[in-house]
Amino acid sequence: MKADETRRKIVVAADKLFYEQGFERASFADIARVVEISRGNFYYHFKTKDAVLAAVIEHRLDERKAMLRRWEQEEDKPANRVKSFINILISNQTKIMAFGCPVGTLCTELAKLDHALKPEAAGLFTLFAEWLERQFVELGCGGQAPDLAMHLLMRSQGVASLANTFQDAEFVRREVEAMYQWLDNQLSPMRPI
Amino acid sequence: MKADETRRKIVVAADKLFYEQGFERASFADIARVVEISRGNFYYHFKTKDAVLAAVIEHRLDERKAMLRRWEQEEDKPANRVKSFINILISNQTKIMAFGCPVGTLCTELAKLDHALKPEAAGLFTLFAEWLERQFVELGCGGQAPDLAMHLLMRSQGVASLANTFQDAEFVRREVEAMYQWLDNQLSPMRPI
DNA sequence: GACAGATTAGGGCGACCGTCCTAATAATTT
DNA sequence: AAATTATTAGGACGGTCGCCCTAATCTGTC
Repeated sequence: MKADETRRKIVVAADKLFYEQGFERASFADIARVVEISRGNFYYHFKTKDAVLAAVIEHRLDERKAMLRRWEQEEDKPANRVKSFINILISNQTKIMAFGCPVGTLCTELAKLDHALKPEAAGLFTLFAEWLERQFVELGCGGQAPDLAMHLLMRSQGVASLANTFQDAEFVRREVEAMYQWLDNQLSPMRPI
Repeated sequence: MKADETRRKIVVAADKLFYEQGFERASFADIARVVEISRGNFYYHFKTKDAVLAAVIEHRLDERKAMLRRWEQEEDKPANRVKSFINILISNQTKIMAFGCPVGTLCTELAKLDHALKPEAAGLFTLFAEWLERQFVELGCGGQAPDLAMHLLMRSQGVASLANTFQDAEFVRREVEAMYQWLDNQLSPMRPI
């Protein structure tokens, strides 16, 4: 099954190009050039560009799920797991400054294109939102957990957006620090006396 | 000077289309159709698409400056002026849910296109950042004013991004409330005793 | 080594893109 | 009324797009 390997290469290349140039701008020709196959061959693996996009979204979902699983294994305490999430802004800082958040920018683009796969892309956000919610539940935030999860997601989106616009590393550092602080504040009022 | 009027119509139409469909997707043909002129005539007013973009950015700058001036006239207290800013998320909710933040999504798109006019688009953010900074200075936040301004800008971006993705009006309402709360918290510690 | 299926290469399709040119018309000036 | 300028219409250009087709080549089986 050589096809599986080629297909995988296509998805990986498309993932990168969709991120760096946007879905619409990245063309079949671009992807084929990276994978070093002919445009004709491309059609054997994917009939339409939307099919490539669907595969890319699924691939991203798999990667993110694996990442969340890793965080759960590496960190026992839910608070530290949440910090792992916040820390993406630091560890992926260079890419975020250059191309923004991979999830957010894709959702924004698909919204403007009024694309049929927008809900699938939004699923990437939902994945993080539900995972964060679970951590906050474990932290004893109860009914507030969904709101707290969305709030944190919102902040990471905002930081990514402005980091991309202003290329300001100091701003990112400051906001990450503020998010850690916020996290602590959410937990301390919960402690008995 | 009929040309001035036509040129203005083109800019207004392009502004709307760039916002709703994105800069790259919106074509000369699209704009010409809205303005009801021929594609050929278009070239008389703008030689290149980038020239249209530059005019649109300038137009947006003018509009925003006028809006900030209006807020300054309508609201005496700087705190209320900041609230006017926060309140855009409510007053423009429908459009934001459909197309995101006009400033943020343009900056994101131009970043991915590696477009020469990205700094000009970022100037729209800078306009708000400096205006907010001035309000915070007036509120006595001193050296913290720039950071507070960027923080607020960040939050409005994050809320716009997730509002666009999830179409959740309740989330927007909640986050706007939290921003009002945050604003109060920034000011109260400043009060003597 | 002949055969069958899997995979690839290459090019052609119509449509649209931004750009550019020229001829016709409208408006203004003389 | 003529001349000049400002504005418009319409189409042609080379290029790229997503998509589709067919012929060649590779791979493994009998």
